Amino acid sequence: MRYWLMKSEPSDVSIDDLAKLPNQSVAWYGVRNYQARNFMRDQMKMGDKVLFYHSNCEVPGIAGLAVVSTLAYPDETQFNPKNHYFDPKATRETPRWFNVDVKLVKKTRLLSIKEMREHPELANMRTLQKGNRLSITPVDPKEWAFIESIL
DNA sequence: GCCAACGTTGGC
DNA sequence: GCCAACGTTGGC
Repeated sequence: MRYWLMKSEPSDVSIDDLAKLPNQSVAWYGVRNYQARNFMRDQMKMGDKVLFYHSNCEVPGIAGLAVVSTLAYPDETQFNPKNHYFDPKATRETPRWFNVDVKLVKKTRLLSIKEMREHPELANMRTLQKGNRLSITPVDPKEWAFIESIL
């Protein structure tokens, strides 16, 4: 089992939105970065644990815990010409983009990126590295355990 | 809103 | 295959 951090803009899907969705789960649509896609498509398994992270907002940080609840499957938004995430080069025969479903485990206090940076235990987290923009990053089991212990 | 850091595109 | 131009991310 692996651990991940997944960024969502709360103006799109916040932790509270997730809590209100049917089955408290959401399709992680709209990823258009190959590295992030490959993590979902090739490495994520049902039951993998997820840090649900609020990005590009007033107080960015970890807002809850979630779990990967499906294997990867083609992202529907790539096929819809009216959708913001439409990709003209993708076909149903050869989809380019994939997503998993992510299901809420629990909302937590907001562990801000500022506080994360104050913990030496988290200094190596990929999402805290300078210039990092990847919306899905692997999390070390020790980092996960530490974060869980301070939530 | 700014802008550094990155990823992608496409002409050559 | 190179790389300039462009677009995006996301903290601040």
